[in-house]
Amino acid sequence: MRYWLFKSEPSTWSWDDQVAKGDAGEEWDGVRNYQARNFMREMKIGDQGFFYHSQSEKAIVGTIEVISEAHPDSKTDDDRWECVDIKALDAVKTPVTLDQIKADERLSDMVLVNNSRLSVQPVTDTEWRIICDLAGLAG
DNA sequence: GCCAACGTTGGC
DNA sequence: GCCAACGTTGGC
Repeated sequence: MRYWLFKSEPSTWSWDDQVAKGDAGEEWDGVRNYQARNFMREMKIGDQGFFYHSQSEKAIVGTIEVISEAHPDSKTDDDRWECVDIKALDAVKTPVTLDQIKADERLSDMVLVNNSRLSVQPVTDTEWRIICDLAGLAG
């Protein structure tokens, strides 16, 4: 199983919106970036990821699970764009902020730090465990 | 609200 | 296939 990070502006699609979808989940539409799309193509059902709020909050606020592999994005006719479906797993006990991540030497190689604009990113097993620990999750 | 960084587009 | 122009993202 692999780990990922999904970034969203809370004003557009927030963790609460995701939670409200329950186990049915929702497609992660709107990605218009090849790198991000390619990562989604690599995802398998059961993979997990962090849900990150950009803009004002800048923190990891929950975890999600991939429940459908990449399929065409229903929000566009452009067949280049695909997305996976995800459902909310757990809310963090303590949000892990971008500041915290930047300040932690163990996380200095995270894509979030080095390529902040990429909206779907891979997370290593080690990074996953460290952040789950910081967030108060079992991981 | 600004601006830097980055990705995409389109003309050549 | 290159590169300038443009649009978007996201941190500050």
